Amino acid sequence: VVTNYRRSRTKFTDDQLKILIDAFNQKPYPGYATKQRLALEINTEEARHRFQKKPECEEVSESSQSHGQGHPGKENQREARRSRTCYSATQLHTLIQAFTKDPYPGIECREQLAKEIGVPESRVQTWFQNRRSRYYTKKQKREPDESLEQNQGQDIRESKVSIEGTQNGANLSSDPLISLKPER
DNA sequence: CCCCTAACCTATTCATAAG
DNA sequence: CTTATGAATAGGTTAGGGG
Repeated sequence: VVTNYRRSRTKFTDDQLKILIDAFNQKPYPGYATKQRLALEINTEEARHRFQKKPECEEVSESSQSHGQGHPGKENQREARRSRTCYSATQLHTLIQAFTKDPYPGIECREQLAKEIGVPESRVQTWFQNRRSRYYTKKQKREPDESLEQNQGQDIRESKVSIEGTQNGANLSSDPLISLKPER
């Protein structure tokens, strides 16, 4: 059951660890650009030691990366984050459909979805996290009382429906179906 | 069998494109 | 401006794999 739900555990080499720790010490909150650079640095390092086991890296492609840092006054600003990903209606449809089947997709499923809609797997993971925290897990509103909670808060974690049932190619030309409002 | 810690998770907050 | 939602952070839990 489940089988390979997680990505296999990474074993960092001493050199990689050194690079990371060193980077952390001088910048505990690296921005997107720095993280990308570190990923490359670590990977080449790895490739140098081991032949090549995982050509798979991060998606360095992505759109451009032009950080126009131009704040003369503030010298110590937070580094830029990854630019916001904009999903098309089609991509969202695919994601939402997968979500209704399984809100907790394993690495295998996420990887496939990523490939299918053409974004890095990490974006798929983030999407699911956001989706769960906003439309799945019961959200506590600011009101102290008054908002009644109906049952529903349990057994959310073991929906183990077999994925992979999707017959791809369906591609129905229908509405995006972005329903499921949280009511408020 | 146990320990370390990567991989995950939720909850909250920050940020930004769309309206 | 407000809304919707992607990205980052804090902090806790789960489980892979080496000793």
